[in-house]
Amino acid sequence: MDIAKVIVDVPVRSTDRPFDYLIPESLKLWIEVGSRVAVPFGHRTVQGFVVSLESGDHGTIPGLKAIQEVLDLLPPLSPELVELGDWMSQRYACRRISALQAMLPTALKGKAERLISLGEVEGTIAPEDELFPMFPNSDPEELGITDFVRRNGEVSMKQLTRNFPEAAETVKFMLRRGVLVESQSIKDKMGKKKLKTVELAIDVASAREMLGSFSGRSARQKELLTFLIEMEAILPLPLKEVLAVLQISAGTVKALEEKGCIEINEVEVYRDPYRGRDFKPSLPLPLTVEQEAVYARIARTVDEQSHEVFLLHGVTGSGKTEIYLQCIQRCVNQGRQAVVLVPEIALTPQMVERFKGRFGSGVAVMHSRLSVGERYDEWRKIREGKAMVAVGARSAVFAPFANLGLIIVDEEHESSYKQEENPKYHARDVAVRRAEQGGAAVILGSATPSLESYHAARAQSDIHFSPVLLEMPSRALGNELPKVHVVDMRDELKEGNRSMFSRRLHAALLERLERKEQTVLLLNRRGFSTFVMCRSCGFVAGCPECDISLTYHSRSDNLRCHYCGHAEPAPKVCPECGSEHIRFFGTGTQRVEEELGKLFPGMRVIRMDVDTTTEKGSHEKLLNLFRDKKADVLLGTQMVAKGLDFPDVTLVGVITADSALNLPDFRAAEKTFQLLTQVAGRAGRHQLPGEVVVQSYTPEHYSIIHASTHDYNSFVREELQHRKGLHYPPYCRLILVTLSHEQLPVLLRMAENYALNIQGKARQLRWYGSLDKLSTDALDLLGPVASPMPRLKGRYRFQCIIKWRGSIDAIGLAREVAEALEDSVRDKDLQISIDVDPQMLM
DNA sequence: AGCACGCCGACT
DNA sequence: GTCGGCGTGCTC
Repeated sequence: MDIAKVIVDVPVRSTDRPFDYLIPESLKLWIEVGSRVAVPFGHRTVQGFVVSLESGDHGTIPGLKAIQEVLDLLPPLSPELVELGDWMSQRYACRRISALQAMLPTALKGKAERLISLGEVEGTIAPEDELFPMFPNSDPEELGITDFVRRNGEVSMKQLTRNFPEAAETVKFMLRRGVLVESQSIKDKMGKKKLKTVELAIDVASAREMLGSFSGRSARQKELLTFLIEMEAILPLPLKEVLAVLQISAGTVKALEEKGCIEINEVEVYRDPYRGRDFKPSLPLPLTVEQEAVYARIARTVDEQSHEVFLLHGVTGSGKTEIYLQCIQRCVNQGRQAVVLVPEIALTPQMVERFKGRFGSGVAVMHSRLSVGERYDEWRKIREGKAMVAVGARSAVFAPFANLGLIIVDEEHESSYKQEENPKYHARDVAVRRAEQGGAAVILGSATPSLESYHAARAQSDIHFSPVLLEMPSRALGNELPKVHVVDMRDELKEGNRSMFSRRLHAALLERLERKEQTVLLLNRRGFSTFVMCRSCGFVAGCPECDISLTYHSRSDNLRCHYCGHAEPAPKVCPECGSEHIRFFGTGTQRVEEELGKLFPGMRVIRMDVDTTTEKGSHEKLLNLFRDKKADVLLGTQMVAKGLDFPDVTLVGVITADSALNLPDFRAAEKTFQLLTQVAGRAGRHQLPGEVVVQSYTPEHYSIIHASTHDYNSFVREELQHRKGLHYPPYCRLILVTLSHEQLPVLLRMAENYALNIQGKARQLRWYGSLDKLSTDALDLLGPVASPMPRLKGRYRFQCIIKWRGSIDAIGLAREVAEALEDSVRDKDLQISIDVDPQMLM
């Protein structure tokens, strides 16, 4: 009998390995590497993925169970993707199942459902049954349970309890007698995102009454019920929050639910479908000499069907997208497919239109705002060979193409390619790996390549990969890059200008209004959010759970925590000292908008930020309004910096260029340079010449100086020097290890322990040594220190940073030590998270 | 993650 | 005694 090795959907360490199952004769033809199956596991049925097949003479292994069901007509994963998952689990220190699940649309995350059908035993069970004299008060026939089951064939446990709420005992009884039998099968959650909520199932009075009936041994349940009664006004509450607040387990809640005094519901968090429309067909544009050279070089590799990575460094407006399109065409003509990765915020309708226009319905779009069902449909279009090109964010790197020839990573430097949740993968690095595996070409495109990629190309270092550098230093339409003026805001203040607009920007705005040209205003709000402070006593409103300051939202007039979502009404007087001098500080887009209205009466402003783009399609709507010249100014956060192309924009203003510079992150300068360069590229892209005004409190900073002269090379030279001196990437790699626990003293001990263990082990292996020394293999440990977010959702957080280089297995070490620590202290409250090549150190 | 098994502490 | 909560360990 043949055997399948299956990774089961139980994301814990002890099950993070393949389990063996027999393949029943009837399923033999359906089961391949990559198949999604239902298997019996312990006392229940779980979903799993077949990762290898063995034709076994060892069919004699005792106790092997058989695969129960194959869940798809076509395997959702290819052997290549299974292998890629294996690589990911090592590279990113994640569970194998998490890596595999990350490759699939959420619709395919099936869970077991308990099904009830009629059993062998027939007939009515008389109340006086001698085996079970404690028969429930109702007759199953009378209730119509058997009829109901007979009519429906198989019914879910849920349906049954919904239709016969009183009959729980009866059903249990019938199951024991074999009148009914239970089975489990995997049901896809094709549905929408679901959120579990808790509320009272009975009125407050009877709930209070109920409290009295709790004995001392169910203290936790009592606690929960008391809490819910207190919170009665704002029920239902999200289950997760309740668990976190009370520090109780899901089991406690479940127990109370079974007692019937509370209710757990699932609420659908619905997202609207993306509408397909008609797209103007577009033909290949003639290439400039510069473009032609680049295209020819890439085309050669595509024609050879070999693996090679290109780093395409082209200034804003140099026509990178046209190169992409023509390379894709070349690839598709050979019958191979292509994937285009685009940062989430740049995945604009403009972008989609361009691809759909060229390749028509052969384009699948993987948009994060698609509903679960529609994302599933786009995904199926790819797997079933109905699409040749996939355009999408991060996860599109897993598009299930059979014969992938080309992967393009646009805006390669974008940090949004790094997934912040498990598995913490970087789509660019996964793309390179996948291409390597399948003999595909990769184009990493950017006007401001990441230092990692650029250094790898220049030094041909082997930290990640060694791309071929291709440069496009001039704009395709032959126009100049816009002139950038840097304004020192300290001088403005000195000369009595207390406004948030410098005189230069003010004048430039007026000029555009007169000439009926458009302006893009960027406010990099990060690290500069609107917090609340009392001017009398210095009180700052902070989140009770996360120890960070709360942000004021004027629309709802409340204060919110950006990390955990905690919200409270905005205070009218200081809660500490009662003073009325409580003020909202910082500059948000809302305030700039107000200010613009005051200074430029009649100016039409479109504000684009998280607050105005939450509704479906609002992003697109706002951009269309701007394009149709229904507004003079587009004001926004980072999202106005990427990929927009409006012919009448001749002015770009950056309100405060340096707010990102002050972040405690070694990439701060790089981020600032990138943002300034990107946003400057929005101006003067067509006939009209562009101008950029950058306001700054530190205009002497090299990232601002070099951005103002569009001088990437000088910036990189200087930045690389800094990085080298401080031993930061690209001169080494980082692993961020974050430990969290609800009790600070325990956490401190654990973190110290972790650090010591890493150092000890690394010394044994002769890896531990300062990066200063010349050795190729080196590992250093920073910390433990409190995380930049020292407390999150009621848990304290400490972190260690491992710096390393060479061919040593630092990732394996980080993981090994974490697991050993988790084992030695059997404290389930300890959580250790490992982030390999982190993008954010904060 | 579930789910069973088994220990232990409170209530009849 | 016995009921039921909560900790421990296992899942091909």
